[in-house]
Amino acid sequence: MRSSLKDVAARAGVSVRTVSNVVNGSASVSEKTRARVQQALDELGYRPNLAARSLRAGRTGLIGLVIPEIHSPYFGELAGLLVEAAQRRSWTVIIDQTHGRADEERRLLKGTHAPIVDGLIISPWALDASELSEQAGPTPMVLLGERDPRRVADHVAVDNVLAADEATRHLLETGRRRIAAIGPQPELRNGTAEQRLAGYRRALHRAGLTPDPALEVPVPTLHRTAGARAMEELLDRGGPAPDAVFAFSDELALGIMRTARDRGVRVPEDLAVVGFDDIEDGRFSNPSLTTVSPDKAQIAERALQCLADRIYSPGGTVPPQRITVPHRLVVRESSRPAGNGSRSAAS
Amino acid sequence: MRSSLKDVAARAGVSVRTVSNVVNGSASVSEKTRARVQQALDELGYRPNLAARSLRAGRTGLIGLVIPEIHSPYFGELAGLLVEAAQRRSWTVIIDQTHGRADEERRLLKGTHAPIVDGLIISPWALDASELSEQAGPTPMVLLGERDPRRVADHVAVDNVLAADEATRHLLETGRRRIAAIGPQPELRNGTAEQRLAGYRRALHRAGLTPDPALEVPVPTLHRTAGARAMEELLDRGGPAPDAVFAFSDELALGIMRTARDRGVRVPEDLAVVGFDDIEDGRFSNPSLTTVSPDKAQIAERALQCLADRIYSPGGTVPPQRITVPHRLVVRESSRPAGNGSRSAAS
DNA sequence: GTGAAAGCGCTAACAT
DNA sequence: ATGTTAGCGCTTTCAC
Repeated sequence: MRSSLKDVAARAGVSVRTVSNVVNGSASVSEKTRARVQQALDELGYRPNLAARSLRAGRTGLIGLVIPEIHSPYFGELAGLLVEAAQRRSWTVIIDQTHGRADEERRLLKGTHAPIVDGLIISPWALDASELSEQAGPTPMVLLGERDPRRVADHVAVDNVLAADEATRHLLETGRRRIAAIGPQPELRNGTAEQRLAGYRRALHRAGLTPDPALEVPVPTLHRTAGARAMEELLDRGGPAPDAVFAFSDELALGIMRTARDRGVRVPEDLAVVGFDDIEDGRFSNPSLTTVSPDKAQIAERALQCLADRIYSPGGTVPPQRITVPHRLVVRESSRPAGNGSRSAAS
Repeated sequence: MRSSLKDVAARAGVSVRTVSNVVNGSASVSEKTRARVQQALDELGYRPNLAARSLRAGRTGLIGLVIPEIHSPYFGELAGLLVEAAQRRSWTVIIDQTHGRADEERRLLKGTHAPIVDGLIISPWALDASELSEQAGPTPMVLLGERDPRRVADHVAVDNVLAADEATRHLLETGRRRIAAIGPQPELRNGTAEQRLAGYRRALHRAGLTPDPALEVPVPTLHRTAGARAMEELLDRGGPAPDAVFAFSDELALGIMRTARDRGVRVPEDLAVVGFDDIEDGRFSNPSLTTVSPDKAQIAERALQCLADRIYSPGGTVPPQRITVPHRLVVRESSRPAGNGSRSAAS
């Protein structure tokens, strides 16, 4: 059995109050008693009971993170950064996966962990902002990658329209003209895909081109297989082939490159490819992948900052924050102008 | 403020005892009171306070998962599976990262979360079995991918020697003779790399070949960059080039293929490559990667089973379990015999 | 079938 | 500077 404050107090011949003070440094204790208590503490290997502490404090020190999938490269990386940012604030993270399903998102918001966490960070997929806010109780919440037009909660995201615009412009600048957009997700409610599509179209318009609906290929998920399949579809359709693709995620892009290879389409010579997320695989893929790189560390940091603000100022009436984090376009082999086959190592 | 049992009891005009019974179905309650209580429960949107429950029960319902990195493809996938297996048992998982550092492993075992979790699943990297058992307190613990010669705790792993043997034999069967092993980690204490090396050597011996120390290349980590660098080293050394590589992880293998490509070495024609872990990237890489595929779902399931056994039978004297989960060799493009350039989709 | 009350381990208000 | 104690919300023993 683990020893409690009472045990330590008995051993040191003092009251629990004093032991508590020593443990927390909350009041002044004479040097002599402190030493005696400390010794008892060590001898008994005292560890505070977190449940009791939480019960008293009304806080658990736990933060819920709700994402589609832990093992997705993008969310995995983000989760790792969030865990570390949380650690710096003495918080512990609980990760839940929704697999992009609306019912799971609902369940996780209301049910399973809602009562136990002090705050929630959620990357919504199937639910839109208004439903999110209905589902969530009074628990402070931060939305990731969600535009949230109604401003129901804090949210942290890159400027998806701008980023997609830049990616598309980059392809235009390397001389591409029939640029496909693979990644719209009509069934998705979180708005991200829409914004990327808007940015893509904006860039085309600016270049005097008219977006061709046949080049906008929707996908059911952002996984590699979905990208591979969408690319097959695009190639099988007949009509003039695209000379570039802007994929709404790196995973899609990797699937697209896989299909290109299977069909004898050379990347980047016949087809330039740009992705989104800057996952590690893209740095080592063949060819390496040009991509939009969001500042993930900053996403993690800012999200936790938002949560901290709300948790520590309970009655606060701070309006929902809308935070935009920086991104940059990382140009690699998959979009290099033909004939410029650089062999540099991954960057 | 969230409502408590007491609030509900007051509203329903019964005692807390009765409300508790309704919530937990723990004793028989008359149909009439049950209905009244249920109504009060709904009206107040009652949610049990987990901290209080834990304090009473002496359990938190939390399981700690200690892995090198969440965003590693292998551990990410495993973590996802563990989270789901835990969910099925009404447990919640807390994930911590060690980055493969000994001090972090120690800290996480003793310190931060040890007092709060009911059990610990750890994939040790820098600590060996005996130190692990010293560090951990009385908390039930399961080791992943660790041979644990001293049998200090339950552990779940594939048969690494056998798996490495099979991978090497596969390369021998496709006619390769100078097979390199990239992945030994002398600084690692968990034994995994050693076992894979042993299996590799055993296969060579069986084929009548003598392992060439120059073909065994140690690495500092199992990441892609480490693989890329090790391959560069191997090629720069001069001497006869290898015609195959057995990499101790898929990530290493992907890095190796990257270097091969940069150096104009064709895979699989000039160099066959086999990895370990069966991560998703390997299915979509170019060429797709032959690999040893551990049954990850079963690893997760069995690990939780071990924990459940110990947590629910506290005084139990069950000796530490040693569980071996199945694996299989998945042959893809990177090791196809030269001249058999199948273009089939990823499998 | 239901109520009263003790107690899990901790913190903090109140006392000395 | 330190002791005493109420009470956080819950489960459960004991009593009726």
